[in-house]
Amino acid sequence: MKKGRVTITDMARTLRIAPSTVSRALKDHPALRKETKEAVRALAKELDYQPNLVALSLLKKKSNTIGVVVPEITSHFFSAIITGIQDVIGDSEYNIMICLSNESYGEEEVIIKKLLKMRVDGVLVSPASETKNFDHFKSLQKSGIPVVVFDRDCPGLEADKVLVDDYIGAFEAVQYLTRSGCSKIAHLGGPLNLSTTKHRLQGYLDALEKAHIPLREEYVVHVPGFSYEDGLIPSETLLGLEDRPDAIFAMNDSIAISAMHMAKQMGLKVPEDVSIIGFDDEPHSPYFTPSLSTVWQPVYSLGMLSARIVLQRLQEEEPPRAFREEIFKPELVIRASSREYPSKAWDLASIGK
Amino acid sequence: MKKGRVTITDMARTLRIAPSTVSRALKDHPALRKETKEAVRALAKELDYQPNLVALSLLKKKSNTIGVVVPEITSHFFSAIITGIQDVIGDSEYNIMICLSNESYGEEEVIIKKLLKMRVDGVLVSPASETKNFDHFKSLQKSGIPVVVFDRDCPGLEADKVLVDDYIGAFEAVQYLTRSGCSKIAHLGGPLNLSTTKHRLQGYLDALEKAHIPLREEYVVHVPGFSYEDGLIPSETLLGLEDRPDAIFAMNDSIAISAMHMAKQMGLKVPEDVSIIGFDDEPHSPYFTPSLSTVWQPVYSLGMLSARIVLQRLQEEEPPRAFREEIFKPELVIRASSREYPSKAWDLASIGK
DNA sequence: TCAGATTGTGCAAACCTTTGCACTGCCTTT
DNA sequence: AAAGGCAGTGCAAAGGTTTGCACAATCTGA
Repeated sequence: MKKGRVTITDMARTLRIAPSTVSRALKDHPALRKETKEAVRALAKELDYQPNLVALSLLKKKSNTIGVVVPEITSHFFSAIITGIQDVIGDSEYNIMICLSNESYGEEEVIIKKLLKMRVDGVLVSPASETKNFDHFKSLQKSGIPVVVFDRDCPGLEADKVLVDDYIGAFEAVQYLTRSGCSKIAHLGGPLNLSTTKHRLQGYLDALEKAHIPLREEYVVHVPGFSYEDGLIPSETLLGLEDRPDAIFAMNDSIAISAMHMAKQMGLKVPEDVSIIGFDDEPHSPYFTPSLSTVWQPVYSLGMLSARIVLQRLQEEEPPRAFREEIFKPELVIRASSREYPSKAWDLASIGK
Repeated sequence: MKKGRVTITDMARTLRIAPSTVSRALKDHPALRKETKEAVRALAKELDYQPNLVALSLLKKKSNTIGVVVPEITSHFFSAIITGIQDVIGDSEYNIMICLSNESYGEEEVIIKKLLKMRVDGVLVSPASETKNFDHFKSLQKSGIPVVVFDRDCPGLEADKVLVDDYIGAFEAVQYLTRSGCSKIAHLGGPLNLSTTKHRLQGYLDALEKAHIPLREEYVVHVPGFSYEDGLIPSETLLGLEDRPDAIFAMNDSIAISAMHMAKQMGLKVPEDVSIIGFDDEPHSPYFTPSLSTVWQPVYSLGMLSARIVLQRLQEEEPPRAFREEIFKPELVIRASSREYPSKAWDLASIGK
């Protein structure tokens, strides 16, 4: 009773029939006599028989498991994506195996190797910020395991991808700032080998250029991490500049909040003295004071689509279709942490267009 | 190359030796000749051989997987606990399989059945808010699978438990409110069959009694869920009462924030007109305006200890030790959303003590 | 030179399930 | 009465790995 759970062979012995018959009875095989089936089913129920999925995996060479590799889950961003993934996978025959890389390339490599050994059927991955080399993902593909990359791109890796147009999100945010009359716009950016932060930076640069605002290098600072604490010193640096910025576009909401607090602490008013726009639109962002302007991303849909794509790959026949690249459009959400368009500037902008 | 990954038997065929020899060579068995080992290892490297963990699980009757069942992961609370669990399990030979019950008893039952079929070696669980019956957890135990309950208790279930003293957390929060001069203290509580909310309610009641404040039933409202939105209407009800409360103790930070916003929206000042204290101390809570007073819980440690206990169970010999019940003490964190002790009241309290 | 030890390798079973094929009775048909 | 068909069931292999035991070959010592 303790360790060894009841098997099909146990039941076969009890009923003095062959294991194969038991197996067929449980699957309602048409060739079997009604009495045999009933006897087996009764015994299975009595003993609370649970089929051994490990044995089945070995036999079918299919673990029915999909690996999901993410940098972390404490942010709302990734946990919401995972919820989207789970809501799709949960309706299928598959399970997900969530693995945390902690933004570390080394841990990510170890995870991929483990998933390979576990014979997962597919992998969804958002690479660690440290990751620059994608050979470990290629080794999955070489073994015939479909890989879907989500949110953070892996340039050079040929795979299905579900991304967000970070460029346009950043561009629109910064354009809003220029149009609302800000001219000294700073950027709190993230690690530069991350596609997302790179694209956000580019959006920032292009929006400045479009408004004919020359780039000032001291206005671009990169934060060491993604949390509130990581944003404090860079914010202080920025706001302590002799020629202080009148707007800050931050790479995510936590960093934006730390900039907002630092500004307040330095006696500056938000948005009168400095406009602030974040990125992600976390659930709490509307409830800060002032409420945070930010760029919303369709996190839940992103998770769902990634999951759907991998499921599709798993049931498709041999000649595989071309890789898909789906790009979601984020949306600028203007709240109270950024100055409104002065009506004049607004009119000019409209006419100018 | 595609589907069938390289096996030990493949390599044995290539090298014209027995699979068992290959197996032993890979594990550096002392009986083997150096040349044999080297040949095998070279080939394994060349073919990028990855041992099939599924086959091993079947053979060893051990999946090296620990199931983690939680209601959701989008809140910081559970995602931080999971991070703690992962940080401990990651150093062991085990993997975790995270499963989301969505606060649903039905889904939780399905999950447990699946974990049983997958032959997980242990399970960590925080039950859904709907769950009142724990037979599904008992069925795990009957199969010899150790179960560790964390955060939310399962009364009547004999298992290892890692909990938080919600009672004392609530008691101290409400006591702080009484001592700071509030006398009309309301409570925004959660689903009543959850041990955590039940204990928080009891702490609230006892703190009132200790301060000789009679309970007013209209001051206790239960919210339908755990999110900001769920708190809005109950907050409005409470703050719209003819005899308005001068303090609110909320069951978590999100609900506290919605109370705070509702108060502001109704023209009330926090904390001058109404003190607010939450529960959980989420990362953003210090950065609301006013910063939120709350009760901190050692989430990360809670996850780590739960994981350690299950690992210990998995390596312990037959006669199992008695179940452990570990209770962490939360800590009251006073910030700006609750009135300070007027020095007089403070003195009186000190003397009275 | 032969018994006995030592070294290196192979065989086969076990873990649990599914499934193609074969087999045993029995019934029907000619 | 013999042949053919069919219903019901069992056998055995396969999936990948480990491991106790057996076996062969070589070597040691008397």
